[in-house]
Amino acid sequence: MLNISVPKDAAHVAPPELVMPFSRQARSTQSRIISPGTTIYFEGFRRSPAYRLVDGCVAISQALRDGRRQIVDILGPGRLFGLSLGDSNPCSAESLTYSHIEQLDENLEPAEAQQEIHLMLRRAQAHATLLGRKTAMEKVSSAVLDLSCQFARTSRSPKRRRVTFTLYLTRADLADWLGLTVETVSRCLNQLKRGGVIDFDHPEIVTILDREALMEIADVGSTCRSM
Amino acid sequence: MLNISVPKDAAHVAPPELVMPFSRQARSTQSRIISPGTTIYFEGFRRSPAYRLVDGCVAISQALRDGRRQIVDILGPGRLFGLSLGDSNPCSAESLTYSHIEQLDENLEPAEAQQEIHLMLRRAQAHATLLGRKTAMEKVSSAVLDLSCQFARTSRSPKRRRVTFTLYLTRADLADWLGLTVETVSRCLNQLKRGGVIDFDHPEIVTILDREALMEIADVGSTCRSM
DNA sequence: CGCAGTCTTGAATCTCCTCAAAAGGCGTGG
DNA sequence: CCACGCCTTTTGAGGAGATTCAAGACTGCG
Repeated sequence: MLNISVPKDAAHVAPPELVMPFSRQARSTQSRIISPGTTIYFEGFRRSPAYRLVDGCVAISQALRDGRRQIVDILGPGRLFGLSLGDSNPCSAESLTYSHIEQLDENLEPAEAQQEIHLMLRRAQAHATLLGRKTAMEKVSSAVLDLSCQFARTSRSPKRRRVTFTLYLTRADLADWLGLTVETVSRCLNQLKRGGVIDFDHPEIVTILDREALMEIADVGSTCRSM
Repeated sequence: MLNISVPKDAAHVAPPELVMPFSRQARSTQSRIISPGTTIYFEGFRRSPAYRLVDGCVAISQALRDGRRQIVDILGPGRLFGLSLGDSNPCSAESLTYSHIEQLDENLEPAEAQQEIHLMLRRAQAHATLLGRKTAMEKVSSAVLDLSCQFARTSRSPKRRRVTFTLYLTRADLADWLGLTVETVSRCLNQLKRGGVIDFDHPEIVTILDREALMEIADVGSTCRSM
């Protein structure tokens, strides 16, 4: 008979600290600040309204039955989410830091929603390529580049190539995004640090020292290059 | 210094046997049959028109610079493709068998296009979860289930659970879709065969003997279950 | 100060990959 | 019709990259 083994970790079920959708009464744009770790909507539940992430960081994820989790996208300021059709949410959405979200009107600018869906798709496809075909080092390098674009502090020192950004994702989040384990993510980040490609004193404040090297390692294809 | 190693295989560059877009002259719906291995459009090139796959099988893929390839979706009859925005194709599209495609009018039923984009996104996200978090056996089982739905022969024997379908993908295509190698795909398929879950005499005609077992192994999550 | 959680690091293990070779299928040409 | 070459598939043996397990360091917080 078939004997299928399954990875061990896989047991952390997200605490369903659900955010209640805003009352349908008030028509005007509603916005609120949510704390880190808040589940904005949950995979499989009745479809939530759509939101705009004004500021902060949100992870879109799916889970397998045994708890293994895959983050399918990381959203930064300006991105829309919860735009899916159908009766139930295909993914969960969770804030990774204090985030300012704004509930979108049902009859939102359709062009904007369409643009966002196309962006989601392009990113999901690029991410599939990362997950299926890149090595751990390439994955981590790609992630650092992506996040540096989405979360770069405006105060990038002008002459230097240096860019510093806040890594709202923990090592565990990175692992769930990149299809790796916490340990592998940590090892890769520290290898990049030892190589002088990136730097960090606190684990969540990262500086890119050598963007060219990072792009080289990331093997950024024609598609992602434009992101 | 950093010493990054890269998987070895990664060298098969698709022969750019490009299909010319139909002349813009004729306005009416144009359709044609293309042979296996035809590249319908190529990643990075000027954006192609959109198509409907009337019959056959098409793979949507991306490549890394060194040739490693990731198939991001497999399309069966009825699906639309080439709907992306932007100046260039984010992916390549290639027929995996004789396929009947139909070029879509620029001003296509927008609702249908929107539906297709949403489907692509849902599938891409589910596939990301597969690529990032499933084992080889789970990946192969999921693939067999997915393909059996898209390509099931109508003549499924009514009483039995048995479903037979043509596997238009070679083992190499399956590998590029599932983020595995040819050998691993072959081993998994034969393990499923030995376990009495599937059967095949010719490598490309597959019969599902025990769909329940297959779903069990595939760990189909809430999202993919509906597909 | 001590606890809990995250991060880091090392050692052992395992899954999947790489390399190699043989088996099978299919078209071409003698 | 069979021989041959080419390609895909299968199978085995060995190896590498990532995981697992374990322990220690660091951080924030009550």
